[in-house]
Order: sequence, then structure tokens, then C-alpha cells
Amino acid sequence: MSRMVTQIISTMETQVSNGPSGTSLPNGPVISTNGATDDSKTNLIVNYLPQNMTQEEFKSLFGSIGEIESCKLVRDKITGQSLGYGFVNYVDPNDADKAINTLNGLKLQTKTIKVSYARPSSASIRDANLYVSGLPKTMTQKDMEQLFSQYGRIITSRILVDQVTAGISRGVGFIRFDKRNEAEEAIKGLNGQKPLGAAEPITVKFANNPSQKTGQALLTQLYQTAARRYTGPLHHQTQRFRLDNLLNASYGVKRFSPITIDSMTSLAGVNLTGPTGAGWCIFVYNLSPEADESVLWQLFGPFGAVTNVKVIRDFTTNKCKGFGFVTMTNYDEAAMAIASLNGYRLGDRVLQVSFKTSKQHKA
DNA sequence: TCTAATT
Repeated sequence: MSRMVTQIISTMETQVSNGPSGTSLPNGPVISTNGATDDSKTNLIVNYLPQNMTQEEFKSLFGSIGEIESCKLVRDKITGQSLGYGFVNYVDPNDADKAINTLNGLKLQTKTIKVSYARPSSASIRDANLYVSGLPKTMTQKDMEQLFSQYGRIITSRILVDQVTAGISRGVGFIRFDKRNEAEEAIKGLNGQKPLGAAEPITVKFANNPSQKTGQALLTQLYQTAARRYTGPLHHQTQRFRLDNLLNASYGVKRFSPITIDSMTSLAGVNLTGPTGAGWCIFVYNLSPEADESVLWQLFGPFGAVTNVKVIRDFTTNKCKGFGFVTMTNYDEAAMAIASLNGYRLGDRVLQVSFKTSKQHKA
């Protein structure tokens, strides 16, 4: 079922070719008259990457096409979590073209990746994503694009569909314009308006930024991440380029052995420090030397009441010694935080999170 | 009534 939904969504997803601008040259980096390198024919943006794909796997996949000048998987600054997209800049424009032709539409786990030319980075293309609700259920993605295209160039559009009836519009969607001012004009022109023949007016506003999650949403995401480890990933790798071995090795095997809440509960009776004083003390291991208290607040705060965090630092260098402690008031919230965050990847590290035991404390 | 599109 989820496969069916994925395919429907990917069918509805617009595949926009951004297309390089300017004149083509046969080979090598293109140098414009002002001396700056022109990346428009070599630099690609890759969207809809699987959440757990690493920088190394990303580079390996795109490096199979040709020599890479640089590449970057974009990650959340605080948690290090992948934001699901990245950039690849090839040395040779021909390889960029080849990557689009061969890797665009590749299915990885539950995702269908999109590979297209990156637009030149600029402030004017940011925050150009609109959230649209109240759409007639009969309105197709194409209809919606037609309605919005009078205000500017559409980069992506999507209508969300019901998960169970697979294909029935939920009446809500997204439109990303090339430029923010185009999005603003679309709000002015369409918010509160009835599309031709529609009974109700639509609402058009800027979409929430998915990387700025509420605590509840973060918890949900982490919980789902943890749950996915038990069931294992879905499997529909294509066999193209013999990358299946690489990808299966990376994705097909559980990397961590998670602990369940039940096993935590049984642990609780044995050697926990217990809720003496302020609350439940949690041991966090494998923090980076640069880790600070804010990281611990960000990680544990979504799970409930946190009364104290502490990063243990070296006395002379003031760098984190690799571990810290978090105190949480309520047992259930602490147990959920541990079950979700143990094995969690923070940047390029895998955290070990557990209740602080008396053993670790003994003199 | 909210998906991971700008380094």
C-alpha cells in the first residue's frame, strides 16, 4: 500500500527541468567575464533523498557518474539530520547532464529522487513555497498549476492525497515559485478567491518551513525513525549501475540494536540511580568535542520536562569529553527519549543514550 | 491545514 501511495505521489510530482542558462561550451568549467565560475551547467540539486542516506553514500552514488568537484548533503545545523536534499557539482558539464538522465527518478527505499540543475543561489528564491488549502477535491495538480502559473514560474507543485483511499485529493497542496515575489503576488491574487466553478474559496499562504519543527513534530519524527529500525526499510532498489549492492549494504541492514521501552523498564528495577532528588538522570555518550548544552536541550526537550543538562568538558581545552547528562522529571518521557535517541545519528556520530547507572557512578 | 528545493 505505501508503495502504491509513493508511486501516485511521484506521478503527481512535477519534474521541472531548471535548465542551465547561457551559452554552452564543449568542456571544462565555464568562466564568465567577471571572473566568477559559472556552475549553472555542472551544479545539480538532488531532492527527495532517503532520510538515512549519508554524505558518503550520496557522494558514492553521484561519483559513479563522473568526477565530482564538490558535493554536499544538506543537514540540520543543530541535529545533523539530513534535510533530504543535497548538491553535486561536477567537473564536466557532460557528467551533470548524464547524472540527470540516469539518476533522476531513481527509487531509493520509499523515495523517488529528483535530480535537476541547481538555480544560482540567491535570497530571491528563498521562502517561495506556498501552502494551499480548500482546493476542490476534483482539482488536479495540472489544474492547480494552471491557476498559479499566471503569477510566475512554478518549480514544484503537489496535491496531498489520502493515505488510505490512495489518490483522493485532500484538498491541500504546495506550490513553489521560482521567486519569492511571485509567491507574494499569487497570495494577493488567489487567497480567498474561488477557483472557476468552485463552491468554496481557497486559502493561499506561505508554507511552514519543515526544518523548523515543533517539539511534538520532532518527537513524532524521532519516534518514527526509531520504529523504522524495528521493521526494517522497504526494499525497492533498482538494479541500475550495480549500485544495488552498495545501497543494500547501506540500507538493508540494521545498523544499531535499539532497546525497547520494555527492556528499559526491566532495566529500571535493577541498577538505576532512580528518581532521587530532581528526576531521572540520563547518560549521553559520543557527543562531539564541539557539543554544548543547547544540543542536549534541543534533543531531549521535545520528549518532556527537562530540568537540567550538562556537557562534560576537559578542564584545560574546554572541549566536550564525549559525554553529558540530562535530567528529566518524568520516567515515561525519559524512557521515550532514550528509546528514540539511543542509536540516533547526530552529525556523523551515533549516540548512545541510557539511564545513568550506579555502576558508571561508582568510585 | 503542512512536504524535506538553495549550499
